[in-house]
Amino acid sequence: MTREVAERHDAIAAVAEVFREHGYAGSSLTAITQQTGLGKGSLYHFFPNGKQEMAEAVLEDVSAWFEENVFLALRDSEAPARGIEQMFEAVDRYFRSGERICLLGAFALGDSREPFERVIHRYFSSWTEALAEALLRTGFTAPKAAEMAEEVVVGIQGALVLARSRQDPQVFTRTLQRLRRRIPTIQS
Amino acid sequence: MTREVAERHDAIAAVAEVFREHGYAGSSLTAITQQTGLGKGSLYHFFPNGKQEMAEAVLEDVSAWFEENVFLALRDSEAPARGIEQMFEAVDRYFRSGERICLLGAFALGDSREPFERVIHRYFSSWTEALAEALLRTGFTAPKAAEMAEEVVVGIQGALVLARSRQDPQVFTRTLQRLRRRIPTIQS
DNA sequence: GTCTATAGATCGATAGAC
DNA sequence: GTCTATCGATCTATAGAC
Repeated sequence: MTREVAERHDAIAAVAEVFREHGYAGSSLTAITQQTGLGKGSLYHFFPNGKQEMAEAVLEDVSAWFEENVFLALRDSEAPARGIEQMFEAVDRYFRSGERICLLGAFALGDSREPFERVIHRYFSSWTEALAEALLRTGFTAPKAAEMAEEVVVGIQGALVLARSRQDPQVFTRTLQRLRRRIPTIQS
Repeated sequence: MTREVAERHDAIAAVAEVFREHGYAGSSLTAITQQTGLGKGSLYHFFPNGKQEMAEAVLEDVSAWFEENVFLALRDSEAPARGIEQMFEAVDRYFRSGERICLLGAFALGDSREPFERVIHRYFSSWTEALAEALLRTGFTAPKAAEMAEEVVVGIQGALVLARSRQDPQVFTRTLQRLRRRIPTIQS
């Protein structure tokens, strides 16, 4: 059983790369078998509902990573400023300083947003809300905290769009720096 | 001839809606024939290179709209502040206050960015550069103008991602307001 | 669990009548 | 210019051997 879970999880990471490159509709099972090294039989063993279940698993996996590595630190009520700093570091690492896109953002703009609406909505809500509460704890007023949290998440997503569009990852690192500077308690 | 161009252009607008809803790979010719009301014969008459040419025409059409209704006003060296104000108004109108996505942003994140790389790159470069020069003319220093221009375009694109993700168009209008306030000469 | 073979539908694109 | 008919390829998904 441990082995089964481990291999399914390995498959998820490989499938994610295909979706990242070709989108949902553009990812054929042929491409997925090649990237994962698994035959269709194995894929349907792990994901009985086929392509849609693969995408669900991938989006859940990304969400879980952010839950563990980003939102959790933001919810740490003891050290809100440190949590925010950890968020910026984790985000920069995850998106490879602008060379990687956000699958949940891409799915939100792209084909077939509907089947994954719930996961997408939860991801962005969790992020914005956890950040707003952390900002509140650093001394922001409630409305300012909400506004700044939205500004940060908007900025990160927009920077990923522009970095990809202009093929210039530095748009992303510049944006992260600018957002950091706008939060007084963490500008170190 | 006038009639031919006019009808091709009508087709472009209808095709754009299909791409907006299903992305590139997800837009089947069947869906396009239904939305346009044209048979495949007519579509291939207008777009001999098929689906790819349809997408090129759509992206060029969007670019042309921004060129005329946004970038042109920004380049008016006589009234930079008024040009920037016009940009915000046109952008709010075009994206229907957050209910519509940016096709060029969606194509940048999604499948098949590669064939359209040039158009996408030009769109975002033109926008950022025209805005930076307008900001320069309102009194910003060169580096501050470039930074603010990037912040505005990043903010608009990110707000469109979040508005769609959270199914809350107000994220977009709030972001536009926030960006406006950050440009001293136009906060009216 | 993993494979091959293949079903059945749909894909983009073309041909040719009108 | 617009239509219908259809091609060949490719698609997702399933069946069944091992």
